[in-house]
Amino acid sequence: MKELEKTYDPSQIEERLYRKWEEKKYFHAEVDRSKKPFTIVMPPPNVTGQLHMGHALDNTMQDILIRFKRMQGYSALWQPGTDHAAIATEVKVTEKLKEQGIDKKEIGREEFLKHAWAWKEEYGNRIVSQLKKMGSSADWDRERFTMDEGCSNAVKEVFVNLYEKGYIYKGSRIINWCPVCKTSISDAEVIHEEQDGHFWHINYPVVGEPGRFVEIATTRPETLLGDTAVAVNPEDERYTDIVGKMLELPLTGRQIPVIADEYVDKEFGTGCVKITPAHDPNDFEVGKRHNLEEINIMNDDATINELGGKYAGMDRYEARKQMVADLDALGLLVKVVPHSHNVGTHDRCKTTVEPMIKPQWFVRMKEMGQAALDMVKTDDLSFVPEQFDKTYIHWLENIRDWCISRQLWWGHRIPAWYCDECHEEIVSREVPTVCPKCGCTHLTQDEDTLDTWFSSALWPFSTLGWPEKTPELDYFYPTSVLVTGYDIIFFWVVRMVFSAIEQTGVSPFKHVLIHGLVRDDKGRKMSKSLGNGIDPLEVIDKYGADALRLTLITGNAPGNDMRFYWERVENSRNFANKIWNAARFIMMNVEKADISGVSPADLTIADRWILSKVNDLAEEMTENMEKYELGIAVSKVYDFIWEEFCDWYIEMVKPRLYHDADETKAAALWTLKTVLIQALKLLHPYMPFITEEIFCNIQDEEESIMISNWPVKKTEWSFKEDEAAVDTIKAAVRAIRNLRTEMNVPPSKKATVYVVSAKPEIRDIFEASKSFFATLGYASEVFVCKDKAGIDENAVSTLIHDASVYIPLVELVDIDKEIERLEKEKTKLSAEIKRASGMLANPKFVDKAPASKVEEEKAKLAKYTEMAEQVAERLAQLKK
RNA sequence: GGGGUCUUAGCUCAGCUGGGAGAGCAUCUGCCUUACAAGCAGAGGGUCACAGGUUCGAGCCCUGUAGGCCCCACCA
Repeated sequence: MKELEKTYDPSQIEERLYRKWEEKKYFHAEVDRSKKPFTIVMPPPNVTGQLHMGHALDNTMQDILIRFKRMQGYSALWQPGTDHAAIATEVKVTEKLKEQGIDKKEIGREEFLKHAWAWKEEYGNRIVSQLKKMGSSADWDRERFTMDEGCSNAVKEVFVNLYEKGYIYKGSRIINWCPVCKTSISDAEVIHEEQDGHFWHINYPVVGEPGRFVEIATTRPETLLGDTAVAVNPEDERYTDIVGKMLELPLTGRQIPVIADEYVDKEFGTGCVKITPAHDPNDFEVGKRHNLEEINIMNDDATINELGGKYAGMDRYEARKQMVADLDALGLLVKVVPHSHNVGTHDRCKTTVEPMIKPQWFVRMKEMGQAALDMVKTDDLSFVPEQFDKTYIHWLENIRDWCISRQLWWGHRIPAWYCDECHEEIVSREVPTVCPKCGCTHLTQDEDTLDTWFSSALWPFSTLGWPEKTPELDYFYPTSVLVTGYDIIFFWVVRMVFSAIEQTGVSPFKHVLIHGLVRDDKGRKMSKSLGNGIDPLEVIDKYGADALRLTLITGNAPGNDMRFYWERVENSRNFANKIWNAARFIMMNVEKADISGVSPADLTIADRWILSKVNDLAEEMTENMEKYELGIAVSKVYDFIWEEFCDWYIEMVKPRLYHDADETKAAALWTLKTVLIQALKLLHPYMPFITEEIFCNIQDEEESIMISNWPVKKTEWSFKEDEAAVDTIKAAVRAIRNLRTEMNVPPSKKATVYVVSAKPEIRDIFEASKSFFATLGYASEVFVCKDKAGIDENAVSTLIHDASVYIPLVELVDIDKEIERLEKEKTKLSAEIKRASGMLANPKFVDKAPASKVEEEKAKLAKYTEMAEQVAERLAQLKK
C-alpha cells in the first residue's frame, strides 16, 4: 500500500494503466461456453477521421456497458474496427495527390489505390490510438477493417447472393449525381435544404399558331435544353384544347408535345410544367409513362454537353444566366419571381446534386424493408428510447430502392463482369474467365465500387467471420446492443437490420441504444467550418479521460442532445479528486492497523448504515444499467460517494480513528475500506482509470478492478433498522447546524447538547451514536434525557421527529428571535397537518388509494401533530 | 405536407411504471475543522409554457393552444 499524491493527476496514471490492461489481455473476449456472451460491435470510425465528441460519447457508452457486463461475468466482446469511408477518403487522397502535382486519372486506378492504402495505414492507426485514450476496452486483437479480406469476402457473398435472389439489379434510372465528387449517391446522402431562388416564367410558342404561347414556370431554366414535353393536368380546362399540340422549344429549334398527366397540380404555378426526363426525378416518371425521349444535356461535372448547342461547355449556372438573358432578348421571358424551394445537396461536400440518368446498381427494398419493419413490430428489435421506433418505421415504410454503385476507386469493386463480345452481364464470387453465353474469354469488370454503407451494413456478422461458420459467429452473434447516434439510423441501423435478416435470419442486435449530439455551449452543432468543435483529446489532456467520460454521461437522457461546458468537466474532475482524497484518507489510516479479524458483530450503527447503503446502491445501479439508464445510475454512485460516504460516514468515523484505544477502530477501518471498494467497483465502468488506480493501491488480493466481480446485493449487508436510525441522527445533526447558523454561532464554539425523547428506542439510538453525533453537531458534550428537567430554560431548541434538541447557549439567546423562529416552525407544521388531515378526511382517498399510501399519510399526521404540540409547549414556556 | 420532440430554479439540464419538485454552475452567509479550498457547513430561488380533461391524486396520462428544435417528403 502506497501513499497517494495530494491531488489526483490523471496524466500520470491513465497511459500506464491502459498499457497494463492491454498487456494482460483483459479486453480480449474468447468463446467460452461456461459464460454467457455479451457483444457490442463498435460503429467503425472512418479511417480518415479524427476523434470528435460524437465518438467520445458513443464509445464511452459502449465501454460502460462492456465493462459492466464483463464484471458481471459475461464473456463480453467489444468488436472494434474502422471503415474505409469511400468518398471521404477518395477525396482526401485525391487532394493530397493534387498537392504533389499528381493527377489521379493519369496514374490510374491501381496506382491510386496504393496511395489510398498508404493513407489508410497512416490514419487508421491515429483514430484507434485516440479511442484508446478514452479508456475504451475494445478487443483490439480482433480489430477489423471494412476492406480487409474477410469483410471483402462477405461483401462479395452478399452481393452475389442478393443478385441471385433478384434483390440486386442494374438499371438505367434517374439518380442523384454529385458533380464535384463525380459519383452517384443514394437518397439518404442527399440533404434537402430550403434555398432562396427564382421562378422563371417562360413562354413556349405553339407551333402553327403565331402569337400563341404556353407559359411555364421553372426554377432551373437551364434544363430547358433537355425538355421533351410540356405537361398539363388532364382536368385543367384552361389547357384541354392544347393537349397534343406541338410547341417550339426556345433556343433549340426542337419541337415538343403538350401532354396531359395527373402529376401536374393545376393550382401551382401556371399549371404547365416543362418535362425534362433526364434531369428531374418526377419528370423521369412522367417521361416513362408517356414514352418521352430522355435527353441528357450535362457532363459529369455539370457543364452543358455537346447537345446544348451554343451553351455547350458552360457550367450549369453560367448557362442558366446566359439562357435567361437570351430568352429575355427573344421576348420569351415573361417574368421572374422570387421563390424559395428545396434543393438537394450532397451531405459530404454540400454541392447541389444534379439528377441524372445513369446505369447504376440498385438494391430492391420492398421485401427486405418489410422484413426489417416486422422486426420492430414483433419486438425482436427495440430502440432505447422507444420513440425512435417511429422514426425507423416511418423511414422504412417510405423506402425506395437503394442505389449502391459509386463511381469511385476506393471501395469494394462490384463483382460484375461484361462480355466484350455479347455484353452479357456476369455476377460471380470468383473472377470469371469465360462468357457463359458466347464463350468469349474477353471479359471486363464493372468499373464501379459499392456504397460504403453496403459493407458497414454487414459489420455485425462480417466481423465475426461470416460467411464462414466460425465459433465466434456461433457464440457472439447476434449481438446484444448497438450504440449509435440518431443521425445514422437510416444510413446504418436500418441497413444492418435488413442485411442481417436476409443473410443470417435474425436481427443483428436486440436493442439499439440511441444517443444525441454533443453541441457547443451555445447549443450549436460542433463543426469544422464554425470552428467551435472541442477536441476530446484536449479535454483528456487537461482533466483526464475519466472526467470527460463522466461529463458526457451525466445529466442527459438517451436520445437527447447535450451541450458541452468546461465547467461541467471541472465538476467531474473535482469528483475524481474527491474520491482520490477519500481513498488517500482511508489508506493513511488503514495502513497502520490490522483489520483482518473484523467480523460483522464488531460493526457499529454507523458502519452497518453505510454498508447497508452501498448494498442497496449496487442493486439500484444494476437495475438502472440493465435498462440502459446510464446517467441515472452514475448520478446515484456520485451522490453516494460524495454525500453519504464522504460527507457523512467519513466524518462519523473520525473520532474512532483518532483514538487508538477505541475498540471499534478496526471495524471502522474495515468498513471504510470495504465500502470504498464496493463503490469503486460500481463506478469503474464510468471512470475506469481512477478506480483501477485506487483499487490496486488499497488492496492486493486482486490484480485489477476491471476483472473483479460486479457487486451483488447481499442479505447479510442489509440493515434497514440502522438506516432508519442514522436518518434520525442525521436529521438531528442538520437541525443543530441549522440552528447554529441562524444564531450565528461560529463552528469553533462548541456547546453542550441535550437530546430529549420520551421514547427509549430513540434514546438508545442517540446513546449508540454519541461519539459521532457530538462531532457532527459541534457538541462539547451530549446528554440524552427522557425529559427536559434540569435543562436551562433559555436554551435554544429545535425539533425532529420523536426528539427535541436543546442547546444552552445562554449568552447568545435572543428570546424574541427564538419565539419568531418557533412561530415560523409552527406555521410550517400546521400547514403539513392541514395537508395530511385533508387527504385523510377525503373518503375517496382513503377508499381508493393503496393502503400503504394511506398508512403513510396517517404516520405523517401523527408525527407532525406531535411536533406541533412540542412547539406549542415550548412557545408557551418562552412567552411566560 | 407528414412525423417526432422540447417548454421544470438566473443558466444548462435530470426527474424510471402518476403518490409531498432535484443536480451542476451562478448568487448570498459562515468556515484555511490535520482526506480534499478542485473543500466543508448553511441559505435564497420554481402557479413544472398556457387552457381544458381523466384520476382520490398529474411535472408525468389525454385533448387543444402558443413558441422553439429536429427528421422525413418529387410540388415544377
